[in-house]
Amino acid sequence: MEPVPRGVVSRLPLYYRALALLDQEKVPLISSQDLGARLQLTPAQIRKDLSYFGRFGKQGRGYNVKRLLLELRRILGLDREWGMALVGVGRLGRAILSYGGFNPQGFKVIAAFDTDPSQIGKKVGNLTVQDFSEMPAAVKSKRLFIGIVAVPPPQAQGVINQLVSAGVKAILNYAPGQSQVPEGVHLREIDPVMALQSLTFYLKNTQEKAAR
Amino acid sequence: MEPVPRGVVSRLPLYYRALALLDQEKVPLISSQDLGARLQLTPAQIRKDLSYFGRFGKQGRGYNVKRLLLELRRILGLDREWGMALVGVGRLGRAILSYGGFNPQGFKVIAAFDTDPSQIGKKVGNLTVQDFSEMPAAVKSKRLFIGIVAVPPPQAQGVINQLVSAGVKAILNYAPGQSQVPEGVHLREIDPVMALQSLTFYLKNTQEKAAR
DNA sequence: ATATGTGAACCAGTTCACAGCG
DNA sequence: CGCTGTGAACTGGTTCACATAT
Repeated sequence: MEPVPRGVVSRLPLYYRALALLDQEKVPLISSQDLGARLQLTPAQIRKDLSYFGRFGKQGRGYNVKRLLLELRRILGLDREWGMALVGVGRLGRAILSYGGFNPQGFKVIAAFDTDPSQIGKKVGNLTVQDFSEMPAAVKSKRLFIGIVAVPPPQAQGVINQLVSAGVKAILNYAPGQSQVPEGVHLREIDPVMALQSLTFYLKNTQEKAAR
Repeated sequence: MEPVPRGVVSRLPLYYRALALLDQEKVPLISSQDLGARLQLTPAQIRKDLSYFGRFGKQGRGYNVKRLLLELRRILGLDREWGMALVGVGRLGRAILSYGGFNPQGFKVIAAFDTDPSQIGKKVGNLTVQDFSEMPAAVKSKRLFIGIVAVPPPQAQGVINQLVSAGVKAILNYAPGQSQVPEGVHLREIDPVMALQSLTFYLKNTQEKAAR
């Protein structure tokens, strides 16, 4: 199989989300045309993206929503539950733990760690905060492949390194700052400040006009 | 001036962040080579990106960190404070309000809104939650150009529409789901679940190997 | 000697356009 | 007839390579 472009992979969850909504709305069939209109993408792009993985549509009709949803679930590896290890249970970490969006999608924080002795042993939700030194054993025994990093920026790289040595293959990093991961490990950064900073680039030009 | 590619704009905050760190480390000068090594980008890309905005380097030496930092601040419009309107003060909204990363970068939540009568009038941090119906007046009088959306997904599009009619030009959306904005308004989505879903695509293939 | 700035060459990813199937 | 799937054409963004400045 040819290597799938990075951009395709980042659009698949978008398709998945849109199709889940369509399914809820009891739409049985959708054309690349209509899906494209919803997502502001060209029909050709959607068809080409999906063609990397198979032939899921029916000519003259479009895509069966339930079928495509199932295929995407399989392609994205969402047909199982993913356990995750959270590192850092400060304000940010607690917000992540109480975030209701993970569980319904099959993502579950299985263990939470911190280095602060005053936190260790405390219950947060239905998890007990463990000492970070116990992380490698937990990651191995519970077969966790995803780590969530919610520690202060200066500690992030160290935590990431240790998660990786413990066997974690994917990291969701909430700590702003450029972090490195070795080949074969995947990293996503959640950084609202960076998002804002690229927004202001465009605002700066609009601003004067709006002020008049 | 030629239009700046989208990708360039999204890398500028990356440069900005790295340079701020270098400045803290008292590094006076950096070459595109060295900066590229830190950010895992090619030197050529960094030079080309910066060349859209001017000639900031010195041949034979590299870039003066302080100078470039200042230029980027100007380019990104970070040489002022940006007031923001937050909509939704549930769990997520409160987490955003207490997030310490915005203020040091010049982003400040100036007003917070909700439709839930039991929330209105309550103090959250040093802000008083206002009724969402007061949003347009506040956005106008306080010259807010950025809105943060932290309401449940089904309400997001409606809230976005009203923010836009009130004059907001940029939206940071924490509500998962495809939202539309008119031409000239900019939107960024913060969606950790989508980030995870594109990670599992890669994990799915690594997983079996790790299990052995 | 060293590292920038940039036109030119290259390449990946998007779009086109149409054959083929339902 | 409508819409998919896909090779081919195109586009624009990245990388190369070198003239230029210090």
